[in-house]
Amino acid sequence: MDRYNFKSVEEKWQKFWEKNKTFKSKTDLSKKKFYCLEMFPYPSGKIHMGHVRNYTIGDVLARFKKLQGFNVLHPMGWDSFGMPAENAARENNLDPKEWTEQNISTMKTQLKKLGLSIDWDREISTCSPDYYKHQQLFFLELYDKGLVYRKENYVNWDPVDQTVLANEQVIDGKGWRSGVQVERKKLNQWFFNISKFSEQLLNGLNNLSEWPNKVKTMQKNWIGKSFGCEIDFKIEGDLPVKNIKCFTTRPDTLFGFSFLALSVDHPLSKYFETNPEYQKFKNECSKTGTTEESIAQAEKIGFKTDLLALNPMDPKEKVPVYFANFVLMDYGFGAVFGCPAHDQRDFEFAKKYKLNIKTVVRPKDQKESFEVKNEAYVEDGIMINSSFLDGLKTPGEAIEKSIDYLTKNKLGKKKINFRLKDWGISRQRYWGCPIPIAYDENRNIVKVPKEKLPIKLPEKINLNTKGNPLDHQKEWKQITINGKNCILDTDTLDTFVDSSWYFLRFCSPENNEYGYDKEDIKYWMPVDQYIGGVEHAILHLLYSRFFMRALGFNNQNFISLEPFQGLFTQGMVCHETYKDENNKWLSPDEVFTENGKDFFKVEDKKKVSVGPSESMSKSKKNTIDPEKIINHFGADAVRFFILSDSPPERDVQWSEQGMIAAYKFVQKFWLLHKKITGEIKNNQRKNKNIDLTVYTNKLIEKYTFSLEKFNMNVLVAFLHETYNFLSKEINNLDIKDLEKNYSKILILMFPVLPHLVAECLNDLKIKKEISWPLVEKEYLEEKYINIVIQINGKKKSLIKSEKNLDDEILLENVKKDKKISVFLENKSILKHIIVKNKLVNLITK
RNA sequence: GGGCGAAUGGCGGAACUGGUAGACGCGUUGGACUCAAAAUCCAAUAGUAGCAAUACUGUGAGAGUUCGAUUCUCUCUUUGCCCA
Repeated sequence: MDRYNFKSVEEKWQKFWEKNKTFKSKTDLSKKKFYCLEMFPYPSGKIHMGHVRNYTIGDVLARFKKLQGFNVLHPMGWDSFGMPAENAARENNLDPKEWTEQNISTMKTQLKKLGLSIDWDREISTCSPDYYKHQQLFFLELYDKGLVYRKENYVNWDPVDQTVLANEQVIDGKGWRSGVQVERKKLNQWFFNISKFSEQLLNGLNNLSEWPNKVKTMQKNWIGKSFGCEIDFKIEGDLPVKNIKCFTTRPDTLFGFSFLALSVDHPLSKYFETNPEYQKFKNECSKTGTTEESIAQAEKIGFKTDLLALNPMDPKEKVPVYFANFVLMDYGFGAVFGCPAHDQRDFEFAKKYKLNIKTVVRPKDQKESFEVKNEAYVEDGIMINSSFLDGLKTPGEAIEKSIDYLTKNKLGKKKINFRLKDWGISRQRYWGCPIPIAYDENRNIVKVPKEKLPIKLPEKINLNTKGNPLDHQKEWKQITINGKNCILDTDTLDTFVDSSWYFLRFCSPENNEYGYDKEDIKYWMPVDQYIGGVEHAILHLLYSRFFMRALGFNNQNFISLEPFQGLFTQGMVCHETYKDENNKWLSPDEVFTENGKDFFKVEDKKKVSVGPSESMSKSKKNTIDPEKIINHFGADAVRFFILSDSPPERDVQWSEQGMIAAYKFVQKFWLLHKKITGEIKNNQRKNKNIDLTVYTNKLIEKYTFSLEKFNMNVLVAFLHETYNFLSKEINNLDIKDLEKNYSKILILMFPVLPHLVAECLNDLKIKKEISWPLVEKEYLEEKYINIVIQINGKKKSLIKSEKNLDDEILLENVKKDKKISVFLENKSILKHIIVKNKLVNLITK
């Protein structure tokens, strides 16, 4: 019998699809659309198993929707700006553009080998000027709308490499490359005013019913809406400062007020700039990183001023004013009031500077004499030592009442605060989208006019310079605007900007005039199903949601504002980790096993220690190369396996055994197919004992249901089940019945195993366009059904019964059942519960 | 420390609104074929007792609601992710 040659078959169909442009999609208002999008990859070199999983899931859905008659848009592109290209180029003295293009070409070939139903005519690459010129125009539009602005802000600065570091490049407060303590440095940077939309971005989450709750919760926490109070503290001292504004969520604890802490960036700091002690302190502060986490971990230090702040609850009470390293200018007003008894950070600070610690909240089960000792009490409780607040529950009552008091006495007012900060988009990097802004001789901002766009990146430049490479491009920087000599901004845009609107570009990738076409996005948007890793749950998804709002701001022509109607976050692909006797990571290729438990090094047969299964990563060397696997087992088998072992939202364990099993399935299905076609051709058998029509209709129902729920692992189980059924019963099937249903079964398999099924259908000479089979309800009805019999809620027996039998007759039948009659001896039935066509429960005594 | 989720055989995992727990796959064991092995096929595979039919126990632990709980509620344990 001829083996199934996946290599030639897969190649044949991939060529066929490409030649016939099977997956080309066009705006067609007469058809219902389905926009299926997977997060586009960063072209890092080769595809990895995570891509295989992501794109297989997406492809199954896209092919399914197409069979259901939707006009499907399923595009692919490249998130091709970013640091890895720049780093690789720097290390190997290459051009980032060439490096990137090479990788794209490799990865595109690899993706094609998976047999994905992608409309490659819509391919885009964010590093192409054809793409980023539209982005530059968007930038200018947003600038005109007042949604982009420039301000000074702190960055992580590596003093050795003379460069800005992203937060994730700062490890334990040190630069990842230089290993030197990172400093805080102030730079002029561009910002998107995302915080303007805080409330909308938060409320918009309520409409995203097809998003996982987990992601919505994460975004909600990130936006961080808090209700609190703005307090105006009166100040006494030698400076011309009468008030300091401060935001707090805990105005109820004001009676425990013992110091006021200011950020070193607070406007008040200007009075201290000449003070050498203060300077020293400020330098000390600059050593702390800029992330919330690093600030939380750093030792709390302060600089005491001679100012005194008056407690608004009791002006006779005066407390010292400090500058402190843990206060951020971005949050509230850059000032916080310290209540050490009920905030751990304040507590540590007060201990260090020997400040008053007054307890104002007691736990419910403690007496009024309760006092905070070794750590702050931050839980809910009852107010004490707080005058008119005493006895009230906090939070809740006490907060409300304290805000009432402050408002009435014009000392403060209710205020809503958001944790979400504006999005800093300037990067001091080469390999990104240039910012279409220049500066004239007086450092005034000048927009680059539309006809001068795109501002293209200079090519083949020296990247081994200190600081920002574009800054060294003397000629490139020069630009004449309206007859004036200007200098271009030498920063580039954060690559998250690139991916914040690519889904719009896919709708009209060939529009040269503008980033998208109005009619196209009206038809295709929003993305019906977006699929990608949960690691983008916050930033990328939030930025995209912002970008839609920014484009739609003051724009009547724009579409509804949520970019992704459905979101699915898939889990990671994991593999065991191996280490040799020197604690060095080993790749799966470097080890072997005979019993599946003990592993040895291929090289010298030495024992290898096996670590836990972790997400595949280059650093732990526990990766499996998809291309090798595809070459070895075929695309269909790889698709089949990657879906089979775990639900898509969970992590999946790579398993060689599982992969082999998937391969075997493809092989043996082909043999079965040959047998079936042989039967259909030669046999006239009529046999109604086994009804394949009933089986098939049940299958269509549960299969479609599971597919819509994304339970892809269950689909695979159903396919195994169906194979087992067909191969066991093939000689008992009515040939007409088989002929009628077999093609339906094949179509169900098509999204998962497209090459194999295309070949089978071709073999059956099915030429007309195939479509997803519909359930014929009448065949779901079976005359006889199994009824479960329980006694006192426990299953005791099972009887075959006619459907919709009268309760009385059914009960008589149940009592006659052999096993049940034994149980009923010497017992009386107190009660019975009947679930129609399903179960009888007898309550006996 | 806070938020959200998860816990089912040796392993990955099924089980629609509470109604036959363990589908399907892997692994393991036995058998067939073979000089032998691989591949393939057949059978068994939650635990305990039993030759067996069968009985009892069983979805992290404990309680509760219910005729009936893997599913709902509460407490606890372990664990994962995110935020700090």
